[in-house]
Amino acid sequence: MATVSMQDIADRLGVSKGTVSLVLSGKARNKRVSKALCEKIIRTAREMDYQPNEIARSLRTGVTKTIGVVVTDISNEFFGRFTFHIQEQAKKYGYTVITTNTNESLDEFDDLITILLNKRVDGIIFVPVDNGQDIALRISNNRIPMVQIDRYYPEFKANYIGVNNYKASAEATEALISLGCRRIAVICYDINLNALTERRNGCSDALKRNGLYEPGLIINVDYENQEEEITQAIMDLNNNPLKVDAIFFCSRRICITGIKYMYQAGIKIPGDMQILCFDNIDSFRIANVPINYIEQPIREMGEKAVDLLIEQINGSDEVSRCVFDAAINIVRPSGMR
Amino acid sequence: MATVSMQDIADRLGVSKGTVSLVLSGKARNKRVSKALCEKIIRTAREMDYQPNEIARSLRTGVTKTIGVVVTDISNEFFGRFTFHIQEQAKKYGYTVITTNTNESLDEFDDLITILLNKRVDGIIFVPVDNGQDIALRISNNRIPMVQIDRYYPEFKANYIGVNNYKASAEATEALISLGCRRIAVICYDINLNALTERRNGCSDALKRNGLYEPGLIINVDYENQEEEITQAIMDLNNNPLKVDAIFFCSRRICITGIKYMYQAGIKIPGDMQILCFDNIDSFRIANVPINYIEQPIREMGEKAVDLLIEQINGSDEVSRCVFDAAINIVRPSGMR
DNA sequence: ATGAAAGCGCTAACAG
DNA sequence: CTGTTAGCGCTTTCAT
Repeated sequence: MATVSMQDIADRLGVSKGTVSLVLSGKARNKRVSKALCEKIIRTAREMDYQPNEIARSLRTGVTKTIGVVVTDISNEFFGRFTFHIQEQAKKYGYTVITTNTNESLDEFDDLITILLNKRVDGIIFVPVDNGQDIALRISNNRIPMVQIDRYYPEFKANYIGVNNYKASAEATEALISLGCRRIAVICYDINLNALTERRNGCSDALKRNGLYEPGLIINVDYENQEEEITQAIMDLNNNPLKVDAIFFCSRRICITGIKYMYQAGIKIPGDMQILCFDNIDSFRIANVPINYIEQPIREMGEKAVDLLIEQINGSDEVSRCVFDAAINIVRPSGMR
Repeated sequence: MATVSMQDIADRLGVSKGTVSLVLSGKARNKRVSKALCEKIIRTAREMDYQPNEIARSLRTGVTKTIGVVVTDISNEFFGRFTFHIQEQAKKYGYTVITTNTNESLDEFDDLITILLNKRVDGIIFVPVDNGQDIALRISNNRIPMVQIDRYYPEFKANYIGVNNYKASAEATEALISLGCRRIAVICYDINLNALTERRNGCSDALKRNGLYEPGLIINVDYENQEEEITQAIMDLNNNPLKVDAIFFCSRRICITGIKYMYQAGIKIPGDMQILCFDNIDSFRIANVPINYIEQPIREMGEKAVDLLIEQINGSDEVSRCVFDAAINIVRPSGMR
């Protein structure tokens, strides 16, 4: 009942452990072990229900066939999908995935990277946490391939997969303007990483170009107590004497919280307020109010992240920053209200 | 630059590897190594940036501090949340989590269990796949602790965490009836595992008790091409000369697909049709149509699954089936139409 | 209080 | 063609 090892098979057959290893790892046929012995070994392995010990194999070869994935929060639909596609793609290459969540916490990020490195993963795909450059640096100091997703550390020369946040945000904002919106607010996390700064800036710049920019309408909230801050922000916007007529939510969670509150507060969409969300949400399809959104090609990005990582694991040392195009979906084709 | 081992530290200090191990794994203070040496070793380890090799440790101790989690599809909000809480709880115990998706496929389930066993995970939390008893049996044959979640194999004596599907479905159905619904349809996966059969039966039995049961209105769809089958089912129900006035969707994905199609088809909720969904969806809060739903205490379930598993890993051999209460949320408190 | 050595299960280089 | 052997990095028992 105790787990059977190659030695056990070797003993039973009176051959050596080395031969068993050769056969069982498929390297036998290369004009090595005789066909008869091969078959005998394979048969006995099956009979004894032999299962290779990957831990021992990893220790010996230095390869774990495992990649670490660090996202903000896997229960977030965006990262859940991203992770799903990473996993499915990794499976194709024969890799297993350890997933972890930072909750945007620098300490957790630090701990997780340590754990992954100590577990000797072959590569790491991660969502950078604000101010975590030094932590990310530890990965490369250990010569472990990595790919940043969603955001990147600008000074850090490492692979990155993301979308054209700036351009998509700017274009979507222009679209809102051409729908007739004049006072557009932005609600974003106070995180200083490109994915978010570019969204804010894309929107601000578009507003400036149209002479509609108002600094007071760009609101940044803290990740930790976003619920309250978002609610408060909308309350303030709603009480603003100069009526705001559209809100650009920089992420799905912000948007969901925002919409919930708007219902409570009796703010009509799109009658009182137009909405633009960075990210598509499954639920939008069942929310029968018009919600404009920007959609990232999550599947392609997830698959590409794995492809890139595997290339690195296999020895490539080209660093690439891969920027995908986000799709802009404006629900109302013509004037509203 | 090459990774530093305990031997390297030992060499540098002229002590033995064993002593270094003792100190670095914290077992030194037990009246063993001298305080001075202790400090010296710890300091040098830090200086040399020593990182323990968990693979080697695992090989030696037979413990990986890793648990495997097998869900249907992590991009599904329900499993995404479940997995999130499993991960956060595992983190508290110092465990890392490998997550994988079966997509309800028996072959994938088989492969995944093999991989997890070969990677020598300390325990497995999994969502059973229809007809996968023999595969699950392999886990217990290897004496690896496990916990089934969401569903269970009836003949299989193993831990399980789930909800009272039958009771919740029956009560929710009764609630629909008391709202005035008379012709209630059910759309469910054709999967023969308790989570789903109990939902169907809870609903059917409630209908029977009220003399409203009609076999033709209980529809089972295939997981693989659910989109089409669900759409078709609703189309049929809509064309049914005897007007159906409510649909019970047995899972969130079925519900989302269903609602999307209902919008397309111009079916008004709740005017034309009342809706009941097994599972709450974040999006419901932003869908401003009334959707009745049954909500599982996902967080508690995820945490409990880990607690249970860890107990088993620590030697307990009690088998428990833990059934949580789902909450029923009926949106319209009084008559409609 | 510390060192020496065995061994976890596997691979790979070398010998025969 | 097949056996032998030396580790991979760590823990742990047994000496000293």
